[in-house]
Amino acid sequence: MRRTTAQFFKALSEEPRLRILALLLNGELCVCDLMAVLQLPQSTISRHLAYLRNTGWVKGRRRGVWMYYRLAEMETPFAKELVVLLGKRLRELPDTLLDYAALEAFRRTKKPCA
Amino acid sequence: MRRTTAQFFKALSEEPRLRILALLLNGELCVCDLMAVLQLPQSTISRHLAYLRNTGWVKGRRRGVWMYYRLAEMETPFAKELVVLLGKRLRELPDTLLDYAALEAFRRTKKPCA
DNA sequence: TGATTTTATCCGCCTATGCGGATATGTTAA
DNA sequence: TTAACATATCCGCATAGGCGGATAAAATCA
Repeated sequence: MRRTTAQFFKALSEEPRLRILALLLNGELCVCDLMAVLQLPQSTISRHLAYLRNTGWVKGRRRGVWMYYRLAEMETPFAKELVVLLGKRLRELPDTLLDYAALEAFRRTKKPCA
Repeated sequence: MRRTTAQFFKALSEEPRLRILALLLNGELCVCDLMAVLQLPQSTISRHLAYLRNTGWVKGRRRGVWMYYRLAEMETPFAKELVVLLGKRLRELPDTLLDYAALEAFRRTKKPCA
């Protein structure tokens, strides 16, 4: 995938991806966490994760059967600053607050995936 | 057009639109200036300008037959900061420098549209 | 090995939006 | 009013990428 500036922004142009990024702001999550919070089919989640991976926004780490995703460490000053700015923005969105609450609730219910 | 965060970023997900925004960083331009620099058909330029208008990135001002476009004044702190950050980024892109040079050249050749 | 679990990819379908030529609209000047 | 010009919109076509169910692949465990 061509890593242009336009592509980098395109990754931010769909709601489910912004929700995923917002959730990852607070640390690594596995796909099953994201499924529980976003309430979307697993294939949809994985597809968006692949897109975010291909555009350099997230990195995956396999831990046995589980895949944990986290925000990627950005390399350019521009990307670093954009992450900070985006983070500030996402944390104040109503959708994000609902998702954070849902994640909390899910964690109280189920033990962590690993 | 729904003014969501995702839509706002989607406006940044196509190269021609980034080029237009980069050119507007230095001030108002008319459609004919953009045509001369981007070397794209007039309908393509107008379409992208409409998209940028609808997503809140630019504002148009009619001056006789000509339409002048400029960056919109942003209202939220987030949008303001994003403009600053985007501006820094765009100004350093090779494509942008070429476009700036082309604009200079065009201005030396033709008198301003108005 | 075979069954189970988690995740990734494949598939067909659908919509948004890219493109650029053609046409419509708005403005000015003759 | 008509002609000329700048810009906006329309049109048909092409493609990226959305969706979610089905299937494949990877890892673990019995």
